[in-house]
Order: sequence, then structure tokens, then C-alpha cells
Amino acid sequence: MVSQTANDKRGRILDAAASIFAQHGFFHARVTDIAKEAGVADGTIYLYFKSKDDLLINLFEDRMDDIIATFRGGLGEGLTAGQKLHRFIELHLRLVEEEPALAKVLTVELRQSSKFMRDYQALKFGEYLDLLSDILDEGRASGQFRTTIDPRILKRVIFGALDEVSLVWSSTPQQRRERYELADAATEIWNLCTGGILSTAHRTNTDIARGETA
Amino acid sequence: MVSQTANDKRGRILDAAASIFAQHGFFHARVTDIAKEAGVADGTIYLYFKSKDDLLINLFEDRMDDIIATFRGGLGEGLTAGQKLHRFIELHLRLVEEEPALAKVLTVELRQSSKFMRDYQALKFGEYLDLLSDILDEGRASGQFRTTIDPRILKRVIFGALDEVSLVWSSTPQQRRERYELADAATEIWNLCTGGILSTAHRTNTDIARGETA
Amino acid sequence: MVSQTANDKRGRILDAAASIFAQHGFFHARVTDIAKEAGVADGTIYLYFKSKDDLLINLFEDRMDDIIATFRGGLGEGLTAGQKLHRFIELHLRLVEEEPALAKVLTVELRQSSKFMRDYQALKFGEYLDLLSDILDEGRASGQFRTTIDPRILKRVIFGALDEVSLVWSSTPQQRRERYELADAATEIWNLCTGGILSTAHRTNTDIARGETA
Amino acid sequence: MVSQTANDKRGRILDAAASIFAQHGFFHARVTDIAKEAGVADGTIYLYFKSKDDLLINLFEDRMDDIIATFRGGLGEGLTAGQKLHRFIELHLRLVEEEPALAKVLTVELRQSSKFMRDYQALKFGEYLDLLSDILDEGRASGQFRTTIDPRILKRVIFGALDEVSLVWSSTPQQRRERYELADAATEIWNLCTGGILSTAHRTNTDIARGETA
DNA sequence: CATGAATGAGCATTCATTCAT
DNA sequence: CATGAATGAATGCTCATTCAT
Repeated sequence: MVSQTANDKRGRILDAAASIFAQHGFFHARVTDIAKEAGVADGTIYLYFKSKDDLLINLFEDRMDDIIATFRGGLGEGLTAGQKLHRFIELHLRLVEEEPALAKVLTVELRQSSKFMRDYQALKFGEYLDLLSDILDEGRASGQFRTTIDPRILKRVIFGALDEVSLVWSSTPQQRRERYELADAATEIWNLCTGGILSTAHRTNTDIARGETA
Repeated sequence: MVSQTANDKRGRILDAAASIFAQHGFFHARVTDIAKEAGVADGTIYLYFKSKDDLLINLFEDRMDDIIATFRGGLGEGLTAGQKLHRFIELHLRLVEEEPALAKVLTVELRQSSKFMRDYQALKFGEYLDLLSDILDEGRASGQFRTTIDPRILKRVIFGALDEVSLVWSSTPQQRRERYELADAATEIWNLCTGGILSTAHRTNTDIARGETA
Repeated sequence: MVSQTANDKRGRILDAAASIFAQHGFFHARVTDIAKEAGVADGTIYLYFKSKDDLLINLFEDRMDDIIATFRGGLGEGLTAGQKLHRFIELHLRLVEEEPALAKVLTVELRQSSKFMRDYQALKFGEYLDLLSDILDEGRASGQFRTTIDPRILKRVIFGALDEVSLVWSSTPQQRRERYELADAATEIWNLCTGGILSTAHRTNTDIARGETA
Repeated sequence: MVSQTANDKRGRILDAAASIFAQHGFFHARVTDIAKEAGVADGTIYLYFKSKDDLLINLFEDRMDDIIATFRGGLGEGLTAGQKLHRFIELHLRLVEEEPALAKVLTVELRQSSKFMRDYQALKFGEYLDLLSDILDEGRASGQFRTTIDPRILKRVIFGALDEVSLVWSSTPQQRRERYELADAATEIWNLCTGGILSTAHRTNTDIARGETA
């Protein structure tokens, strides 16, 4: 309910933090501005969060919980691994499109909290990445994906592709953003995954065309 | 020349900056520590650079000039687009391996300078990305790559994959880094580019296997 | 009555304040910690006391009332002035020993409240000191003490001696406190009062051995 | 030289700190006010001192060094222990009279720095007290003071007497201070030391008149 | 060119006090 | 009377930048 959000100080502070962090970056964001945006006193923030760093961590964890739940719902049973991968790409980019501020925080600002990079990279974020590697594992098991992929690495590769595309989009001033851009990126990534970039004529029969330059 | 580098204050400051930025992050890095590491006075830094931000920009531009020159040399004539792409991946990851501090700065810290993200993304960094899109254009023109790729987007996708893999590697404590990891990442990315992830059995004859989930 | 004390919020707050002030010092003591220790809400404290300063003042006055009453009882009729002085010293140091937290507050923390030093020094504290000057007056009147003493000053001198000795004792960590120490101090102060420090051989016949250094 | 003092930032900051601490108390003193009084920027203080606490510690140590040197000079050879004690009392009270602000800091504010009470009580302050116990030891050795005194305790007793008398004087508003007051205190303390408070008629022949009240 | 002492704006955080419930 | 969540003024300290030498 709307009214619930309106009275939920913790939630309002997190929303404000997302907005202010996205606008000014984590380091340039002033706690007092977050408070103002949230409509609370400066000190109130410290009733809910231990520090500015802690605020960022909590923002991340809260949002990631939502995101992961949404993704889990969207990647339900009855889909092939390929379909799930397609859906994952779509969901990731749709999220970026719908919540650019949040996307910017997750993409850019999070890297600046030393505490985060040290302690949290493996937790919520790992959980998110595991959604991806689970799909890859599943596809490999079902025979849809080639057996030579390494999901531990490939999840990073695909995430990196999504992340960079998202970063560029969310860092682009709104006026210059074009709606189709992210959709195009989705197509591009999906095509890369399914067929690579070689033209049919140049595909070798071997599964993996290695050593071309060796 | 060696002596030039040794006495070149500007160069020593940039080296020091790379080291300190990598260790503490851009915002937590103190100008006075950079000065100490470079063996110059605090004020001297401001004879060569306008500000701390400017120092980061210049570090980026200087290093990128070297990197771009190195890449241009390594991507000489006589190679197919595919071979060049393979080489590009190799060069990028080798650079990360050889200069992890620099890599960390370019991957992580650079994103924190608002000035950088606003004004410079398009310049040196664009030049670097253009090395990649040039290869893609060339492959498309020569028929080696399928015509449906969009080099403007695909360069971001491939760069994102490389960048994420690099970030993880350079953020991993040295003890836990294993030498093969980056080589494996190179293989994974290269395989993705050449053949995608589908097993041979699941490849359709159409160039692009779209709409699977639609 | 026990039940009164047990339920008396005011009393519990004062007890808690004494404890917290003694542990952390007046300025570092947090009102919220006093509330916690007293088992009341933060706001409740302000139903009984106007401010943190006021809490200190009231703590002082309350305790001093008890102390003064106890002293008056202990210094009953039938004692010579000398005996009363001896008893006073004993009572003061015994109080310190039995309530070190209170002693610390009275000795150290009280000096920090500007309001206290300005407005209250003359009241309850003066009453306490007057117990001492009354003894001195009495001794002078009865001929037991020499007529040349100035009770207005000497009360400060004796109090200062007691206070310093108490301060050292109550500031010493419990492990290193030795029980006899305060008893020894009592002896030392008492001996000083009765006979000074000169050996018998060096005592002159004149009442006051002044001008020795002049 | 005056000019030396004028340019000695460290010295000016210490002087300002003494003044501001004396006026407002350690906790209510603002660093920015000390800076203003010293004619330096806020940050400059932190070039010379680690923290506000450290400033107080350094103020204490610096002044105590001077004071101890002065006392050592004033207690030169050729004086009996009794004369030295007389001189010590005189010097202590003269110091208080000449530098009331400093005296107030040393007497009152110092007790508020937890760091001080914990770590420094034994050092410079112990050195000062040792001046006193040395005199007492000497007097006992020479036979001038009775052998039953315990210099470890008596030094505290005498210091406490001096300190209390000083505290009262320096806390009294200037208008109400009367010049002779400290001189009278000196007499009072000196008389107490030399002869105690008993009138000649009441002195027993035994060295120590104990057990009077037992 | 080089220095580094000095600057002072800037900000996260604390905590005594209030007041709606 | 009692609560304790909320307040917001207050301040010690940092550090990029300057400038007299």
C-alpha cells in the first residue's frame, strides 16, 4: 500500500538514498540531503542504519532481495535453459530501464564502498549471479548448451556484458537515451549467446574454433 | 629513456597515483600520500595537475595512449578479423594481469570521477572501444562475421565481459588469484564469440535463433 | 521503606546516574544509559529532572543530605573537638570506601558542571564544610585547638587533604586498591592535625614556628 | 623574546587552549574558539596536536615542565627540609595567583580527560608530587621531621590541601578575590605542618597523639 | 620549478531533549 | 505518569588546495 510506504521511515530513507546516491555518487552524497529527501531528520537515519556505508549496504541487500525474488518468479518451471537465459537478459535490462537510479547505484556506486567490495561481493550479489550459473548448469545438463562452457566464468562474462550495457544506458542523460537501445542490447547479447558472431559460412564443424590465431 | 622516467616528476606522480588509487580507491586516496610515494612535495602535484580529479583523468589518458598504441601494434595487418578479436581479448587480459593496479584504477576508480564519466567517456575510452568496433566492422565487411551484428553495441558487450572478468580478478587478493583464471576467461569469451553457447545439436540453420521464448 | 525505594523512579534514576557518572564521567555519560540502568524510558528522566545538569545537582544534594545527617549523628555530643575531628576524618574516608562510585562523582564529576560550581558550591557543600569548621570553632573555643587557626581556611585545607586522598583511592583500579590504604591516610591526616610533622626535638616553644625561611 | 612567542604557533595554541579551557571548561571549549584565540586556522591545531585531548595533555606537560624547573630552582641547596616545605607551599600558591587560568586547568579540567587520568597521572604529575615527597624524605632523614610520617601519603595530603585552596581561589570571581587570601592559606597550611592544630597545653609528650577517640 | 606549512570549507555522527501516543 | 521514536543543533576532524619562501 502507498500509505505503508509513506510511513515506513526505513523504506523512505532507502528510496531517498537510492535517488541521492544515483544523482551525486556515493561519496558526494550528503547524509543531510538524503534525510531531506526522505523527509526525516538527519539523526533519524542513524536509528535505522549504522553509518552511511551501512545505508549503501542495506540498500543493496534490500533491493537485491526484491530483484532475486522477481527473477525467481520470472524464471519459473517449464522453460528450457535457453528460454530462461533469454528471460534473464530481458529481466535484467528491463529492471535497468524501470529503475535507472537503482541500476546506477548497483552498477557504479556500490563498487566504492570498500566494505562492500570486501565483505558483501560474495553474498547477495553471488546469489544473483548464481541465478545465471544455475541456468547455465541446467542447459549444460540438458544438452542444450555445449558441455565445454564453464558456468563459473561464463556467468561473469554474461553479467559483465549486461552490466556495461546498463552502465552506459543509465549514465546517458535522459534526453539522449533512446528507448530501443536496451532492447537492441538484449538482442545483441542473446544472439551472441546463441550463435556467436561468426557468419554461417565461417563456422567450423568443430564445436569450438580455437587456436585460430595461435 | 630511463633517466627521463626517473627524473620525470610528472611520470612519478602518475605512477604513484596509480598505486595509491588502486590501494585505497580514488576517494580514500590522499594527495599527500601520492606525493610521498612520488617523492615530491604536495604542492608539486599541482604544478602538473589541476586537481585530484585531473590527476585521475591524466593517469587514464596517459595509460590509455600507451595501451592503444600497444594494441594497434598487436593488431597489425595480415590478420583476419577473427584473429584480431582473439588477439584483442588476449591483450586486454594480459594487460590486466601485468598491471593489476592500473587495471583496478581503470575498472573501478574511474567510474567515480563525475567529471570523467561526464566528459571523457567519449574520448580516449571511446578510442579504445573503437579498436574493438573496427574489428567488428572489418569482420562484418569481410563476411567473416554475420551481418546482423551491431558493432556499436557489441563492442560494449565484449568490453563489459572483459571488464567484469578483470574486475573480479584484480579485486581478488593476490594469494587467491590463480594464474590460469584469466586464460580460462579468455577461452570462455572467445568461445562465446565464435560459437555461442548452444551445443551443435541445438543450433538452428537460421542465422539468428530468435523468438525461442517469445 | 524498601518498597518505596524499589518503586521510586526518582531514586532509581539517581542511583543509576551515580553509577554511570562514576563509570564514564559526567560528560561522557549518556542519558539513555542512565535510563537503561534505571529501567525507565529516556523521557521519564525528564519528568523528574530538568536536565542532565539538574540530575547531577540533585544527585549531589540528595546524597549530601544523607551524608550530612549521618555525620551529624556520628558527631554527637559528649565528644571533644579533637575526637570529633578524628571521627570526621574516619567518616569521610569510610564513606569513600563504602561508596566509591558516589565518592568519585562528588570528587571529580561535580567539578565539571559549570552550573554547579557557580551556584551550588555555597549550599549543600558549604553545609558539609561547616560541619568541619564547627568542630574547629568548638576546639578553639574550648582551648583544645590553638587560637591562631582560621577555621574558614583550615576547613578547606583538611577537606582538600581528605578529597585528594579519596580521589586517588577511588581512581585506582579495584585490583590495586589495598584496604589499609585509606586507614593509613586517616592516620596520616590525623597525625598531621594533632602534631604536625616536626619531630619533638625540632619543635619550638612558640605556638607557631613562622619565619623559618624568611 | 616577544616575537618568538608571536610566531610560535604551537605556543600560541597552547596559550589559547589554557585560556579557553579555563573560561569554558574542557568539554565546552570549542576547538574553533581556541584556533580563533590563537590566530590560526582550525586545521592548524591538528598539525601540532593529534586531538583536543592531546592538546590538553600537551598543555599540561609543557606547563608542568616549566613549573617543575621553577620549583627545582627555588628549592636549591642550603635550605633545611622545613624551609623547603615552606618554600614549596609559597611557590605553589604564588603560581596559582600569577596564572589563575593555568591553575584552573590543572586543578579542574585535567581531571576530565579520561586519557589523562588513566595514563598520565603517574608521569609529570608524579614528578611534581615527588618534589614534595623528596622534601619529606629529606626532613625525615635529617631528623627534622618525625620518622613516623609516610611521605607517599603525606605528599598527597599536602598537595590536596594546596589544591583545594587553589581551586576555591581560582574559581572565585576576580572581584571577590582578596589578595591576602592565598597568603593566609599558606600560613594556615604551614602552621598545620609545623605544629598541628592543638594548643600547646593539649599537646601530649608522645610523638603521636593517637587513639584519642578510640 | 619546488616546497610544505597553513588554510578553512565541509560533513558524518552524536545525543540531550521533546512530544505524540 | 510513562514511553521511546524522532529531532536537529552542535562540533571535532579531514584533506584538497594555496602561496610565501
